[in-house]
Amino acid sequence: MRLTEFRCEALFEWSLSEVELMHWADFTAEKLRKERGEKQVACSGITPSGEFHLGHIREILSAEMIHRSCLDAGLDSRYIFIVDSMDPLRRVYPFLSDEYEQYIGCPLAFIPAPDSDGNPDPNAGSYAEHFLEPFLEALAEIGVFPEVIMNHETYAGGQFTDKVDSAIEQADESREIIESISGRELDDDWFPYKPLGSDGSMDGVTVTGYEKPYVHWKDRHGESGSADTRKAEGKLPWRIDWAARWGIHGVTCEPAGKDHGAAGGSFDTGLPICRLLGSEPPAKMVYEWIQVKGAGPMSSSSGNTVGPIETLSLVPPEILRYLIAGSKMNRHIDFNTGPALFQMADEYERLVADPPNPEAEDLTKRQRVAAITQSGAMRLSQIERGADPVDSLAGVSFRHLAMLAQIKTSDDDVWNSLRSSGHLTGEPKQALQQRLARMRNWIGSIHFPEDARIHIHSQIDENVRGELSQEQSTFLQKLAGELSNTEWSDEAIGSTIRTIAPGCGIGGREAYVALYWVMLGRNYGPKASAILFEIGREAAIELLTS
RNA sequence: GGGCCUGUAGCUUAGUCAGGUAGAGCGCCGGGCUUUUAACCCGGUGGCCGGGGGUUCGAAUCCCUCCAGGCCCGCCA
Repeated sequence: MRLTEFRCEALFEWSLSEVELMHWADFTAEKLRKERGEKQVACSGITPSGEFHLGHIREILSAEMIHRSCLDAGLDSRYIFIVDSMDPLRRVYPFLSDEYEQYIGCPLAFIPAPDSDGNPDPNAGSYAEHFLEPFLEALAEIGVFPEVIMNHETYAGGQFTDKVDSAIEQADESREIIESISGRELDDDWFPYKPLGSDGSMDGVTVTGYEKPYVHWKDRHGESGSADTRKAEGKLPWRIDWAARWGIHGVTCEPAGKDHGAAGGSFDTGLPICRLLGSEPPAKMVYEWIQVKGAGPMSSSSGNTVGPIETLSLVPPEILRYLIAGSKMNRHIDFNTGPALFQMADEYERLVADPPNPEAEDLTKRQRVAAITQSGAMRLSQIERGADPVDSLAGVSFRHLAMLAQIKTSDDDVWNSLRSSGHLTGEPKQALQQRLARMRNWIGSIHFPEDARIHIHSQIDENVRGELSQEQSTFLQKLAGELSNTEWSDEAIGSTIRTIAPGCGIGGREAYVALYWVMLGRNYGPKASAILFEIGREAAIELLTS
C-alpha cells in the first residue's frame, strides 16, 4: 500500500518536469488539471440497444483509466456513465421479433424488454434496463464501477429544461453550427427538440410551436399535444443532447470513437453548441477502433469479431484492461482470442515478475519512457485500484493453468495439483477460481489455439511407432509392466519412469521423448507423469502396450 | 470530393509533439539446467525506421511530395 502511494507520488514528480514521459492516462490527468482544475468528471456513454461491442469497452476503460489517474494525481474526480435510455429504438434488431416494429421511434426506457424468443414481455421491465444489466455486470468484472446516469431520468428530473430552452431560443444558431461544421443540410422543419407523439414515438412528429416550457406538436396520426420539457416527453437531437449533457453534468473529459471525432463529426459540432448553451465543453479526445477476432464462423456479419461479453468469458479481466492500458489511444488494436492471448498473458506476467523501474538511474530516455509507460499500464490494469499486480496472477501462470485445465477434468484436481506443486496453499481464492473457469471456457471454445491443445492418444500411432528406437520401445514395455504395481500418484509414476529408463539403455531425455511421442504425438509436453496420472492406470497401460 | 490515423527486425511494437549513435518483447539459432510449469538461465541472429526530395553540423523524428493500408464524413465506438 505504502509502495503504491510512493509510486504515485513519484509519477507526479515526473509529471511536473517531464510531462511527455507519462502514461497516456496520467498525461491526460495532468492536462486536465491544468485546463480544468481540481474537479474532474470523466464520462462515457452507451446506447442500450442490445448491440454491444468491444469498442464500448475501449471507450469505457479509456475514461475510467483517466478517472483513476486523476484520483492517483490527487484530483477530485468522478466517473459517470450516461445511458442513452431516451434514445429511440431505431430498427428491429436480429434478436428481436417483428412485434418490435410498433416501438420504433420510442425511447428505449419506455418500451418492454424482449423475452427469450425476442417478443416484447410486459413483465420483463424496460428494454434499456434489460440490456444494460448484463453489460454493467461485465463492467464489474473488469473493475469498472461507474456512477450510472439514465438519460431519461435526467430529462424527467427537469435538468435538461434550461438547455432545451436555450437550444430552442437559439435554434438558428444551432442549425447554423451543425450545417456549417458538419456540412449537411437540415430539413426545413428541423427543430432542436424531438417531442414524443401520441403513440410514444418521436417519428413523424412535427413541432408546431414553443411556449416555455411546452413544445407543441402534431403527430402522424393527426393527434396534437404538448410536450413538457421539464419531463421526459421528448429529447434533444443527438448532436445537441451530447453537448447539453456536458454542461449539465460538468463533464471535463469524454473520449469519443473516431467516428465522432472525424472532421465535422459530432465532437466538432458539440464543442460550439456546448458553449452556445452556456457551458465549457471537454477537450476533444478521440480513440481508435479495437477489434478482437475469434476463430471460426461467428454470427456477426463483419468477419468474426467477438463481443465484449464473450471476450470476458475467455480473457482474464486484467489482461483485457492491459490490452487497453498498454496501447496508445490513437493506436488501432487488433487482438485475437487465439495465440495472441497467450502472448499477452506472457507479456503481462513478465512485467509483474520483473516490474519496470522508472527511477533507475542508468536508463536512457527511451528506456525511461518505456518503464514509465509500462508501470502506468500495470497500475491501470488492476481490477481493483491500487492493488498489487502480483495478486492478479493468484500465483499461477496462464500457461500452467492452460495445461492443468486440459489434463485435469475436475477443479479439485487442479487445486490439488497446485497445492502439491506449491503454487497454492489452502483454498483457491475467487480470482483463481474465475481464472480457471475462463480457462475452461477458452479451452472448450473454438478459439483455443490448436497447437496448444493436448490430444492424448489412446494407442500408439503407427507413424510414431516407426520413430521409436529399440531401446525406447523396450522402455515403454517395461514401464507398462511396472505401472500395474506402481502407486497411482503423480510422484510415484514419475519416480517409476526415472527408475526404469536407465535399465533400458537410454537417458532420461529419450525416455521422456518416447513417452510424449506415444501420448501426444509430439516430443515435448506438460509433465509426463501428470498426464499418465490423469489418463488412469488401465488406459495408460493399454496405450503403452498397444 | 473533404478529413483523420497508421507504415520501424519474421510478428507485436517503443522512440516522432521539444532532431543528437535505431530499443524491447515474441519468434528463430546455439548453449546450459544429468529432463518438464510448452518453464527457466546465458549467448547469438536479425531494421538503408514505406519511397523520394528538402531544412540541418546532424532527421525515424521537422517541411514537401508520392506510395500503401485502415477509418470517418447517414446517431453503428
